Amino acid sequence: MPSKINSSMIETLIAGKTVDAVQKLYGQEVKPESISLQKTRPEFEGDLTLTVFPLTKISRKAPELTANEIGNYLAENLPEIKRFNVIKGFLNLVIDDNYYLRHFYQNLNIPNYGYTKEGDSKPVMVEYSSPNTNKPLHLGHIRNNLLGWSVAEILKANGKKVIKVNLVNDRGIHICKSMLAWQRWGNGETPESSGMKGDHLIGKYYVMFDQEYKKQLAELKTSGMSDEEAANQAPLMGEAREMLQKWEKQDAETIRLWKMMNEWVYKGFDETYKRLGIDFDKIYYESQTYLLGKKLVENGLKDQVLFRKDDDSVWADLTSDGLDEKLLLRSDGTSVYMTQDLGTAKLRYDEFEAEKMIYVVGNEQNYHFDVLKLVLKKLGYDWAENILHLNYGMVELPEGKMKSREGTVVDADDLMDEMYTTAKETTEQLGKSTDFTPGELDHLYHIAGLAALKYFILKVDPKKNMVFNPKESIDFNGNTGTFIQYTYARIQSVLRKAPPMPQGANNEKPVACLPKEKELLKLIYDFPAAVKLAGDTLSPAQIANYTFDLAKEFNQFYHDITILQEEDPIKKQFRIALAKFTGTVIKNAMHLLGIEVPERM
RNA sequence: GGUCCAGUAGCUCAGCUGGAUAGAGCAGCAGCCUUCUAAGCUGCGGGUCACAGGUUCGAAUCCUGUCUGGAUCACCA
Repeated sequence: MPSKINSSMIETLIAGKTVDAVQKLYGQEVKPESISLQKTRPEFEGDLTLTVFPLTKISRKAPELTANEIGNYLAENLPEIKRFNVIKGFLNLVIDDNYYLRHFYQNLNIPNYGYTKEGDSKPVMVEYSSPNTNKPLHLGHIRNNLLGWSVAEILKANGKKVIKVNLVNDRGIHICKSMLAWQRWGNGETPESSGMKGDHLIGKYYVMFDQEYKKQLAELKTSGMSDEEAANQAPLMGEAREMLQKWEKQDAETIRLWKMMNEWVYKGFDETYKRLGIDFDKIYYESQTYLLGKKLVENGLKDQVLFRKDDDSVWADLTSDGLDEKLLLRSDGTSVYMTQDLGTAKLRYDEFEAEKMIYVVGNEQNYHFDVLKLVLKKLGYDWAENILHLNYGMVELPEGKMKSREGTVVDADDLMDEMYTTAKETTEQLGKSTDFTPGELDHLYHIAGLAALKYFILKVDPKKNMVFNPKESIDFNGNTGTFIQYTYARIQSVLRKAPPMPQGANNEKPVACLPKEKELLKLIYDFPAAVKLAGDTLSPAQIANYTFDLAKEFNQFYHDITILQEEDPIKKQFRIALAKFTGTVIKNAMHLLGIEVPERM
């Protein structure tokens, strides 16, 4: 089925004229939005198809007749429509090649084609990544980072001012676990002394804590305790809780240890972000926002929108909204995840007054965001409406969820290493890049491997869970990032060999194009609409799928039709321009996915 | 148990604001490099769109129910 495009100019034009046609022919008012236009299926002649079934109620005539009447009206009143044919209730419209050609030459030399200039509306905030500082990044984080970064770029391309923010979860019981384990069993180990990346080193101690804690639980249970009793009384967990309290009381030694270990982690994260090609405009630290959150909670208590239980813990009652009671402060006074998120939201809103605050967070936290919005509203902040949880699906293994306990978590650094190696092996096998310098080769392996990885992740609808099979390496052929890169490199190769465009060549348009040429023209024409659709739906997958279609179409064109051997100079120049423009679109589209394109590969 | 999400080819995914005979890629098979990069192109095989009802001129798409899988309902984040 033909993919729907988000009303481009020509569609708006046709829909408008169709409204006129219905008015003239049948004397009734219809809304332009109700006009159903789609791309014509390839087996029929035409470019756009108007489905007239819904209009037959108004025309009170058979579908074919209605289609013909409207078709005649459009052909007479819209010079862009060259001819039409009718099959059942489908009105297939042939758009004049010149319409697309005009657009093509008008935009041919615009490097930012498809991007809208930044408007002066309020900014949009996009939060993504938001790692805990107790373990290294894994494949799930990669999806988060890529989605967040790409969505931000897509919004920019739609003319939005965007602020990319990261919220580092640098405090909480989870950090204390790593700290405790390091204190006990670390013997002063550092990234330098161990040769480990800081985030991996901390991760090691987090795992160690968990293992020891499990041992304690098992022992307590063999001595007759229930699960719950054991969990409450395991000494390690008690110590972790004590440490958290010390931390919140700003105990000097605890803070010192905390700072040191977090620094190790940040250094490790920075390396991974850099390699992934991800950046932020602003980084928030939970340790700096949770106090504001606590204050908000206290205010809520004063205003009696929150309540305190006998054990001193503080809660929000959300039962009237169909949810449960939600804990906001523990009985020992320390804060929880929700507490700091309240503070962070307030801080950000005060700082940017963003028209939208988009949180890129996994769908496992849907409930958290429902609660967050509700509590904020209870506290009297109407802007909570502007919070949008971009919830994406999990990355799963063929056998199910990744589990750190079973060691099935796919580490981000390892995966990027693998992609690099695969790119290297593939390139060497193909044996085409023999005249590259070592530096050029390194760069190629880097961007080719990353392209495969990024495209693999981003081509899937963010909302959906996706499957990654570690036993099969990510493909470089077919519907992949490297395929698209290859198409770009091919184009650049042609352009390097092409003669320079003569002066005034833009005025010499071909009279008519071949079908393959027209398909390319149409796809290029559609790019701005694809960017808009991706922006409206916050879905990089729209860009990925669009670009694949374009690359595939170009390769067919390239295969079937000669560019440089063409004897007619006008046709030859046109085809060179077509290749060039296709290259620009591929480059701009891939940029929105964070994928670099190579001049050669 | 409550709430939410998903189920499309052997595998990974498009298509889902209703439109024509449901599409790609991978994997399999068969072709195409003395011609602009074969990370490419062409062809073949492959489907009860989980199931059952309903709405409609028309349903993979909307509604209801069932089944299956997942998430969540923590003094974890």
